[in-house]
This record gives sequence, structure tokens and C-alpha cells, in this order.
Amino acid sequence: MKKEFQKNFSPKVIERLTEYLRYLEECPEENYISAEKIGKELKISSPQIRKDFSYFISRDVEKLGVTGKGYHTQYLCEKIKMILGVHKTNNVVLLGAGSLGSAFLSEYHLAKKKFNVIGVFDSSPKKIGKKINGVVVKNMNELDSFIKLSEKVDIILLTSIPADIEEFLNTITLKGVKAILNFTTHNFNFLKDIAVISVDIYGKLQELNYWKNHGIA
Amino acid sequence: MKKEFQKNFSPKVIERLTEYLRYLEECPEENYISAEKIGKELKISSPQIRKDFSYFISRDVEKLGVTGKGYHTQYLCEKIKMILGVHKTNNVVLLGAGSLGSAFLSEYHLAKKKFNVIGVFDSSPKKIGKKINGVVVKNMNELDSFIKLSEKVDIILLTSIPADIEEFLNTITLKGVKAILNFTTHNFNFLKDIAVISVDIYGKLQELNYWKNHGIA
DNA sequence: TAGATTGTTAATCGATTAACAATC
DNA sequence: TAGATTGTTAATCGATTAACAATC
Repeated sequence: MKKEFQKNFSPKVIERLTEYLRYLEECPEENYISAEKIGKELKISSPQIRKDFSYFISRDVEKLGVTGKGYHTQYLCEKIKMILGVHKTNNVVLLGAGSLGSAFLSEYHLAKKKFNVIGVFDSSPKKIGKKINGVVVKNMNELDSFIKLSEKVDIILLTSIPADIEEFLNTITLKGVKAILNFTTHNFNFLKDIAVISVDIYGKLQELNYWKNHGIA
Repeated sequence: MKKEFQKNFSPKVIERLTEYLRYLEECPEENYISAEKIGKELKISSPQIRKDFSYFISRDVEKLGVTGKGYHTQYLCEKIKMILGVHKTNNVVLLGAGSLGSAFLSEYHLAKKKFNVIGVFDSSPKKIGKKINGVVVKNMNELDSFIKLSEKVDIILLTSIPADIEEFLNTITLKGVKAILNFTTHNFNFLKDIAVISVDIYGKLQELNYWKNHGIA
């Protein structure tokens, strides 16, 4: 072992790992692939890629690639998946069964990507009881008991803001939910023990609107 | 004028500008606001914020804030909007009228944010001719003529991949479309003259899945 | 072997922060 | 005035890249 252990993956590196994984899963034709090749496709420099992959070494493996040959595609995929924790199935609860929530159920193959939607909740009487893609929408006020009784919930996919957000946060904190993918405009900056990634469509449109006027992005 | 002009806004700064704008629009109660206050709310350091705002100076204004007082909320909002180009209306074309596309029409107030959806296209016969939120879905193969005849298209909101993607890119390049907000898995890394921001939900779930196991995000 | 490509170190580049004079 | 907070410079920190020895 050359390293003292545990150079940690930075957020930037984790982001790129998901890009590598997407690319590798789309083109598994080749047995071995070089950092150069991946980089051309994804517009990432090859030293960057080798450096990113070097973080796996001694944490996980002695050596990730083969000198003079490249990285074994399948093996690389597996290793990235293990780091990201998507080698095994994770449980997702969807909050909000509006068209955005429905889109996640119908247009995304979440289960294929190891994200299993084990519950869908909404507070609108119009939606409660309906089936969306084979899943019955439950009343938001049952979330509390559901989450307490269910198997571990890994991620909450949030497409609408719960009426009593404090209570909601208490519940999921107690039950040990550790992550929220947030599509609402609610500000979760104050959370301490729950990882939150917010996707702000308006924000992305605004950024893009700037770049369309100023070249590149 | 103190500066020689045009320190440019970096992608990181542009991203934060959208965060500032969101916060400022949500709480316009105060007349003046300090970098300290904004930073507390958004978990961004106050020197960072002042530095970000300093890029406005001499490009746009002599002075953005008021020493000892803070930034005039309304004025700051306006200035950020002007930089992002959302002080005036921009035209958006939506490609794909599936549930994700529908969500953008029904759950997002795009027009309020100065993004006006002037056309919706899909290639599925089931969807063509239908109305979604008051907009008639057109046949994807009419996109070409539509885009040539219509007023300027600023942004294409892409929720499904056009059958002939080469032709699609030719069309929009010729017509001068400069930006794509991409929700598909298609790789647009090779585009030269069109700004693309891709939102990869799977990727975000994977990142989150990592952070849920390793604390913070 | 010769050619290719890794893993890594050192150099560079860019972004963040600390600190403070200026001043409302 | 005293207190607050800006705008900016210099210092720090972190991320990217260049370069190359190791080696398959």
C-alpha cells in the first residue's frame, strides 16, 4: 500500500464519476478504454480522469487500470457504482404526485438504476388513491407512519413542499433518512445531517440565458 | 471608472447570481440587505458575495452597494436580472410533450420568470394536436418550418431526443438558436456555437447517494 | 521489443477568504 | 460621531494540468 488511506472524493470528483458511469454504460462495446478516449467524449482532460480514478487506489483496489492498455470497462463501471453506492438497490420515496412527480415515475427508469420507489405521497384529494405507473398515491399525512414502518428510506425525491415542513424534517431525521433531492424552491441550507441536492430549473434557465448571450457554457 | 472594463462573470459566479436572485425575490421585505445577511441564508461567505457583486462595477454601475448600509434589494434584483438577461421576455420552445414536458408547462411559472413558451413539439401521434396548458402540441417535423418562421427562439427545452438529431441541430444552428436546456441523456459535448446545460437526474441521484453515506453535500 | 497508457509529482491556474481602508 | 458594511488587495486554498518514470 503506497497511500496512507482515504484521500476523499471531492464533490467535483463525484460529479464526474457520474458522468464517467453514464458514458461507460452507454458504450460497453470495448473491453478496455483509455482515459484519453473517455476524455475526448466527455470533454474532460485525460490527466483529470486518471487523477479522479487514482482516488480509488488503495481505498478499494491496488491498481485500477492496466498500464499501456487502459481501464477494463466493466470493472471500472463496477468500481464507480460501488463508490456511488448504486451497485445495490436503494429505496426512494416520492413526495408530490403532480406532473413532475409522475414524470419521474413514468419517464425515468429509476429501478433500472437501482433506485426503487417504495412510496408516493401527495396531499391533494384528487391524487390520493390514484395509481401512477402502478403505484398507489398515499395521503401525505400517512408519510410519518409509513416512513417509520417501512424498510430504510435512502432518498426522498421532493417535488412538492409538505404542509408542515418542520414535522416532515423531524420525521425523516428520526427515521434516519439521509438525503433529499429537492425540486422545490424551499431552502434547505440549514439542514445539518441530511444531504440535499437542489435542482433549480429556473436557475438553470437563467444561467443558460446568460451563456446564450456570452458564448460557451 | 476605476477598472479597465470587463472582468467577466465566471460560470460559478453566474450560478450564484441565480441563487441571489431567487433569495432576493422571495424576501423583498427589506429595503437594504447586507452581504452578511444574504450569506447567512444561502450559506455563502460574505466576502464571496461582495466579490461576486464587484464584477458589476464599472461594467454596469459605478457602485452597486451603499457603504455602511448594504445593497438596495430592488436595485440589486434589477441589476442581476439584466446580467442574466431576464429583465425582458425570452422565447422558449419545448421539445417533448411527455409528462416531463407537461410538468414544465403546468408546474413551472415560466412566463412569470420571463421565459415564454412559444411552441411545443412532439413526434407521438397520441400527443400531436392535443392541448397542454392551453398550448397545442405540434408535430416534431414542423419544427423546422416553425423555427424558421417564428420570432427568435432563445432557448430550446429538450425533454425528448429528435429522431434526426443532425437535422435538428442544423436547423437551430442556422436559425441562430443559442441555447439548449437538455433533460435527455444525449451527449451535446461536441456543439461549438450552442450553449448547453444538461440536467441529469440519474446523476444527481447518484451523487446524493454517495453523500448520504459520507455526510454533507 | 516498441508503443501505449497508467499513476503520480510538481507546476499552474482559478476560486475563495481574510483583512482592512474607505466611507455612508 | 460611532457603527456598519462596502469594495478591494493580498494570502490561501483547492482543483486542474503538464510532464514523465514506470510498466504492461
